[in-house]
Formats: sequence, C-alpha cells, structure tokens
Amino acid sequence: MAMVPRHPESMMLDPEPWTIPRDSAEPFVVDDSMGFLVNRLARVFAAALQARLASLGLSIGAFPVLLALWTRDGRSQREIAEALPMDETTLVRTLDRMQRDGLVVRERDTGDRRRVLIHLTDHGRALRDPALAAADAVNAQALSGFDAADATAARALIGRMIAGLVFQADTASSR
Amino acid sequence: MAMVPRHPESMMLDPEPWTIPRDSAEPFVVDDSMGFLVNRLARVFAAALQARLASLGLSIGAFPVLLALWTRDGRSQREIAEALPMDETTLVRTLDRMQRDGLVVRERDTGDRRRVLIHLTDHGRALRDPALAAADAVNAQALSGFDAADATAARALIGRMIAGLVFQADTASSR
DNA sequence: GGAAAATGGATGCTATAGCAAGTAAACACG
DNA sequence: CGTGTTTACTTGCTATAGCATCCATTTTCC
Repeated sequence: MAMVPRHPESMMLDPEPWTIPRDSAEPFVVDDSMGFLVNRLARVFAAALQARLASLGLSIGAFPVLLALWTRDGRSQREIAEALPMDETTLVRTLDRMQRDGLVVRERDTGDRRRVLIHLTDHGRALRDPALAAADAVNAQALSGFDAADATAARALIGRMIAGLVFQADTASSR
Repeated sequence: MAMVPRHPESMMLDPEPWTIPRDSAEPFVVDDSMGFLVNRLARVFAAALQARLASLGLSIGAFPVLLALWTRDGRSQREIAEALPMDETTLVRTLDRMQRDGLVVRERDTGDRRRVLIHLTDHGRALRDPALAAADAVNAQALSGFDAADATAARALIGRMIAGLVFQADTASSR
C-alpha cells in the first residue's frame, strides 16, 4: 500500500478519539463509525464537484442525470431513474431544473403517451467533455497518493458495503 | 482479504461496464468513478440508518447532533457545528426540528448572551443506547463479510480520500 | 367492449444541505 | 466612553432527496 500523505489538516484532528460511553456495550467510537465516515466523504466529494461544475453553470444534481443521457439519449424518466438508481420524485424535480436551465427537453412518447422521453439539448451535449474532466479532477483529488492497488481496493470495499446494505434491505422488506 | 460474498443483486448489475466515450480522452467509466460510488454508498447508508431510527422516532439528521451532545451536553451551536463538522445553517434548522420533537432545549448563555447552549432533554438522553445500537447494526450490515483487516483498510482509505479533498480545497481557497 | 389493474409521471409535503445576508451582543481600540 | 469589528446565531432562498398520493394512459382479463 502506498504511503499515506501527511497533510496539514492531519494535525487539526482531535488527538483523542471521539467516543461515547454507554451502558451494557463498548463505547461508541464515532471516528471509527463507517456510516459517519462515509457521510463525511460524500459531503466533501459533493462540495468539490459542485465547486468545479459551477464554472460550467452545472449543478451537482444534474450531473448523474447527464451521465445517463450522455450514455444513451432519449430515455424515459423511469429508465433514467432505474439506471442511476435514483428516486423518481427526485428525478422529476431535477429534470424540471435541467429543462429550465436548457440542458434537456421533455417529449411525450408518441407510441406510449404515458412516457416522457428526455433529450439532451445542444448545450447539454456540449458540456459532456468539460463536465467529465471536472469529475476526473475531483476523483484524482480524492485519490491523491493512491497507487493503482489502493484505488482498486477502495472501489472493491465500497462495492461490498453497498452490496451488504442493499442485500439486507431487500431481505428485510421481502420477509 | 476476506472472500467477497456473493449476493443476489450482483447478478442484477449491468454485465458490461457503464462507460461514456468522449473526444480527446479515455472513455469515462461511470461504475469506476469514485465520486459516483461514494454518493451511492452514502445514500444506501442513510436509507438503512433512517429505517432503523424511524422506530425510535428519530430522523437521520438529528443523529450526528445527538452524537455531539451525548459526548458533551450543553455545547453552543457553533461548537457543535465545528465538531461534526456541519454547516451552521443546517444545524439551526436541525435543532429547530429536534426542539420541536422534544430532543433538546435551547438556553441562552447567561455569561455571553450571543451564545445559545443546547441541552439534551431526558428523552434525548434516553435514546442514546438504542440509537447507538441502530448505528452499530447498520455498520455491521455494511461490513458484513469484512474481516478486521478489511474494515481497518476501508476506514484508512476513506480517511485518505477525505484528507485529499479537504486539503486541496483549502489550498485552492487560500491561493 | 368495459371494468379493474398496472404503469409512467406529477404534485404536495417534509427533511437535509448550504450560500448570502441580516441582527444582536461582545470586543477592540482610539 | 463610542464606534467599528468580530462573533454567534437567524432568516431567506435554492437545491437535493424521498414518501405518500394523485392523474392519465395503457394493459389485462372477463
């Protein structure tokens, strides 16, 4: 594993671990709680991407939807929501803003008039390469000091955590 | 490293990697994008914790604030926001809901009347052990199939990503 | 054909997250 | 003093996220 880089903010961390004593169980070590760490990582990731996308006039909520459309344009809302995956309600509001901002247009499917097909505008298409470059830059920031093995290991561990949480949610709800 | 468990939803994953071709750069592999993975992990973590906290009448937003207060009660809003860390605006609204729900009370600091000290109610204190048990359960779900080395490695890799993103944000803003 | 069920979206509502600007109290300094 | 700055919190606003419910269209099945 590659060397852990020493950054200034390492010195700003609380020297003693942040723990909560409790009855009938070991103290809860907040700094070791995976959920706590993951939430913080997701927020700093989002802040970093948002800062870079802002110069393109893009918001972070539109980004995953654009990923789906850059892959295949003209999908229905349901298809986009399932591909990401993302709640359909969230997608509806995000598409409202994206339409307002001239990134996409909605078109009724003439074959099945319940469906709404989402199409990129020229503007939405033109943002593909600069937006993906922004994402590359943020990922590179996060992975600074990582060698290829570290990055692969991180992806694998995260994938296993997602699988564990999704799997047990499924079994719980189907019981 | 421990065996990767085979869960049903592994079979539901897109067989071919989700990639976006582009000009003048390698295709963007969405499934390998760390930001994409981390966002998804954070959302499934939040959903799992929210489901468990709901039976206690707790919302997920209150949880980190309670962590701060269970560690030390009677802190000011600023102190809580810095400890987590969390935007002060978000904290104000969260405390509004927590006060409404009877988890905390606000009291002006008599020594410095600008400050508002946050105190747990009996109810807020009583939820400590069951809420921490819920967090333990979610973390255990996420880490199912992980041996101790995997879990330690995951925490270290996540910590390094946070450090990389925070560090470069600092240097960018102080330039 | 026609009623019931399923499907695809939209809407109302609440919660979480954070930026910009405002208010009130405390502090710094002449 | 008093006035300008800083600090602590609040408010207004927008965006992101998702649950419950509703509406229009299509499909199923008799």
